[in-house]
Amino acid sequence: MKINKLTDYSIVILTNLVIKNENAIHTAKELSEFSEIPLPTVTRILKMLSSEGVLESHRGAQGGYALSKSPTDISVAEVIEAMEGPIALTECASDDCGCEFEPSCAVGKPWQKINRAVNNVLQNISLSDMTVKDESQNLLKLTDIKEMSL
Amino acid sequence: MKINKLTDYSIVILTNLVIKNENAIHTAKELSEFSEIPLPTVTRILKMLSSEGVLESHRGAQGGYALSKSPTDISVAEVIEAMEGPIALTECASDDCGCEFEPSCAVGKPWQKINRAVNNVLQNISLSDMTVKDESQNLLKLTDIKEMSL
DNA sequence: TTTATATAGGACTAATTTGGTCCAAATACT
DNA sequence: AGTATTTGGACCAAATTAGTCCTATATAAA
Repeated sequence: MKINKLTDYSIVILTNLVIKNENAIHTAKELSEFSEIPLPTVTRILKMLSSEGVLESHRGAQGGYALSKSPTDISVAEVIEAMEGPIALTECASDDCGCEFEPSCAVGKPWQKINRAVNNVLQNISLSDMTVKDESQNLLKLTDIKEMSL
Repeated sequence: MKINKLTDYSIVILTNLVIKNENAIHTAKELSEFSEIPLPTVTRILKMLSSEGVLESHRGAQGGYALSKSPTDISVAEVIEAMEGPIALTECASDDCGCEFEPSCAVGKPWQKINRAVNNVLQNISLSDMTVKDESQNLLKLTDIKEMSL
């Protein structure tokens, strides 16, 4: 029930990138210093994020990484999926898990609904939302939640 | 972003226990056979669940495990917490994470809200809900969701 | 065209977490 | 009391995850 440490880092790095300058290109070194996370680790994370399309990479001098789109359009769910694959609390989260026990499995459908609900929560938070430090601002509004398909 | 295999198993075992007879005492062996999960693993899980108060254990001949309360009163969140501690997507999920970066940390508050939302989803599903196989039944109703404190 | 800069990709090691096994302690029944 | 039964707790093995390093490739500027 925890996200990977690297995934956690990736959110921190991306949030910092947004805070610093969401339109500029940033080097791994720069983001490492800003986030206070060791360079080799930051490097690894940025590679994953760019290969998954969250970031765009620019090689060579003056190169670095930049967001592939506006931070308002990048959800936390998207980042988590880029780092660790589909969001699924259990193996049997897909509609058709295909495991040998499926016919006799006591659970299943309920898990799928839980997963969908968790997914929706994560999809409704954008990177820009993550930069908001003010406690009083509600990230999720009831209007959003009503649209969650459970 | 996945629950432990053991936690997954624990939900299956408990659901099976409810289906078989929610009031009776069941031995580890019995539950192992019914759930098609190896006995040593089932044993380990039942021990954890009973030490955390989800199950009551009865030693000796004719002993075994029984639910500590009605399955309608045992939430999935409760089971997950029994198996793997507080539900927290990140280390810094508590109000006061106390880590050295806290003052300068870019994220934080948003994570706490995400966690609270996920928690609420999980708290609104009971063990009895897990036994429902019918797709058409909605586990979470909008009235429940409105009460989620985000 | 050369050089400095920066990412891409992959291999490797260390650490942590998870999963599984075994033996000792407790209980109820005879 | 003795004995079969069943849980409790300590321990070990395996798998996953995190972190590091090295070489190749691409780009911009001198």
